[in-house]
Amino acid sequence: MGVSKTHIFSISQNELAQAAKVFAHPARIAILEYISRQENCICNDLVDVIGLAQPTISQHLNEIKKIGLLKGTFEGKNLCYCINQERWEELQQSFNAFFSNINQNCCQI
Amino acid sequence: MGVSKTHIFSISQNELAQAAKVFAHPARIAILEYISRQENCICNDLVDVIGLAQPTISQHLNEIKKIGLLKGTFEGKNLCYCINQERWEELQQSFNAFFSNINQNCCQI
DNA sequence: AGGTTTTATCGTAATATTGCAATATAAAAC
DNA sequence: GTTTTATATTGCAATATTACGATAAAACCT
Repeated sequence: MGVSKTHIFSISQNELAQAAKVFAHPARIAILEYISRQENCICNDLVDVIGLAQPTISQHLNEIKKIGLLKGTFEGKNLCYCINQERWEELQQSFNAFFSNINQNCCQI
Repeated sequence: MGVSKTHIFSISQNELAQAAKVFAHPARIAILEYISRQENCICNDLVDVIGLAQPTISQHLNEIKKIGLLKGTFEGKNLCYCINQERWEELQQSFNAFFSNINQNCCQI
């Protein structure tokens, strides 16, 4: 019935899926890539750069923020979003472990 | 209007997002983990192991298959799904590059 | 051929996601 | 204090995803 049955899966399976969901939209990939290229990220830039409406960008930023990937603070009048380094490396390790632990030779065809 | 504006993003951004989408459900994580543990994967096992209905499992397998992550063949009467090693490593590299290329120090707070 | 087992497809319901216009909020500038 | 600028929230429409019952298809076994 359209509801993800998250309760039947392990915590780590749900967490990895949750993180993957954030990367599962090109706008969020683009936003992360753009932020990483800037010294200071002003959100209004994103609207111009990405090409989506301001509320949509705000929504995407919120998704990224929800899994702890962004730190934000004010500097002058502009909100400055930054990538949370600790969290980023944590996720990098999770994905790397997932990719590395999969045995790719279940049956040789 | 609910349509992903994929055309305004780069091919690599869309491809990474597309791959992430496959990992964005705990059932598919669980399926991949289970397949990797088996010598031979019989789909009916998955229904018991994962705890979702057979059509749902079939649907999830199809999502995984669509990005080329599965090779399947028949052995006796049972379909044997295997992880496509080349594709797996390709995706591993894509994710690794994405994680590594992000500069995490856009502004120090 | 007829029955059994396994997987795929169809149809449909519930929920989630994506996107934006309109509006609200908050801080800076004047 | 009002205007400007930047971001967040609300409300809603379009589409996508998740899930499963019913059914079909394919292969095996008598």
